[in-house]
Amino acid sequence: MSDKICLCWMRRDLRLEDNAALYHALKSGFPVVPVFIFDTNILDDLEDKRDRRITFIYTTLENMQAQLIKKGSGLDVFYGTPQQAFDHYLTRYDVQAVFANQDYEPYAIARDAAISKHLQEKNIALHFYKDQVIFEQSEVMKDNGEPYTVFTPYSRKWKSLLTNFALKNYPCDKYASSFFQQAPPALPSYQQLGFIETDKHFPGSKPADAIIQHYDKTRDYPALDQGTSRLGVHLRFGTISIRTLARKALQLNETYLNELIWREFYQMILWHFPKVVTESFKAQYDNISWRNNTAEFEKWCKGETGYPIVDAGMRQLNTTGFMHNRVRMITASFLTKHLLIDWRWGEAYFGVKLLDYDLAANNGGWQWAAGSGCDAAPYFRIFNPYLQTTRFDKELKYIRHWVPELDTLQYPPPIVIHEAARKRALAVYEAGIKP
DNA sequence: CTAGCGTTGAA
DNA sequence: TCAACGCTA
Repeated sequence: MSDKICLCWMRRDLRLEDNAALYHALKSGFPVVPVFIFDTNILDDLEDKRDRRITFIYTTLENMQAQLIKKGSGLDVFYGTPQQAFDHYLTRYDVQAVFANQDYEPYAIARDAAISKHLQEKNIALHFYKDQVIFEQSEVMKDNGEPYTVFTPYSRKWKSLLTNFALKNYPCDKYASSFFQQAPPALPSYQQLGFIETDKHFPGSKPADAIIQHYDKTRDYPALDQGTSRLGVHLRFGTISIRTLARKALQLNETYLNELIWREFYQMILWHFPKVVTESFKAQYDNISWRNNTAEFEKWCKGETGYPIVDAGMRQLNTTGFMHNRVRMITASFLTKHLLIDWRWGEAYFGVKLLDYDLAANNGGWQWAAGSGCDAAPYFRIFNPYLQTTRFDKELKYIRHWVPELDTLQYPPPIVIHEAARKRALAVYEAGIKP
């Protein structure tokens, strides 16, 4: 008979330190086999075979494997559906229990419910833990028990509930001897996964104190390399612990802490109002007559709108998988207001391109920009791309970096005239959302 | 014997 | 943060 073990099913928590599920697995009394599934339900939908996120995950798994080898253990990586993966693990090991961290997205909820049921039929418990947030969907509620829909009161309540204990690390290293001892199973190759390895120019996962310290003063300037922390991707895949980061934020910069709270705010909204995935939070915004001109959308995607700050942002996104947050707001405002293209189109494009793509944050950000979201920018706030440039990229440093042909004849004329487009947006929005 | 204190671990 | 635990005066 094979060895009695428990599985730690890693998903968006790809680290061996300060990991709730891993901590509980290690303390369960059964040797722990950490596993990761390259889920074909997700992978099959990725059209770009040079998807950077696959390289990011793959590189992270290799690092984890190396750390586990030092402990005489190994990570067991499977390629297929979660259902197939567990059928495989159950043949290979004598599985006593499965530990995982809670994942709150709609697909994840359905996946976990199915696997939970599947395992239950075989009398194997699947335990879930809170790990990727400080407070989950229903821990920060209004006094009347309803979810918040406005950020500021939510953030006040969030801060009032914060304790040192909520920020305490799970000391996994103390129990490192509880990993199952085995020769490390080989990772599937990129070829087996059906992807091509991309460049590995990823931001580091160590939060830089100096950046966080000055975040409120530097965050709006996209030309600054050290203006924002670029930790989004690490929060997305769990290569940094939210507790570690929130402790730093609390010590160093309240504006930065607020960004972490925005992240939990949008996760909370997605949980309580899952319709936002396909519909506007404010229903009347789905009556807006979007123009949805596909040729204009193409130009926006490629960064050929003739608006330098917009084009710079889109090109940064297309080449690096990252876009500075100030510019995310500008490009989103431009698409929804100047071009009157449905926010869902922009949301989907970011979803394909962003290395740090997260459903809740991306959806929240887009609905904020379109004005359709809870606590969104008012519909009549239309970013003036020229004014945004004067304010935040005065020297044109960011723009010239991404749009080197700016002053030549190659650079296209503006796709729309700002003032006319602004007036058109106001009229179309007003006609759409009128009661 | 027990009040008072520091340590520890919980999730 | 908070409660349980054990050490000690």
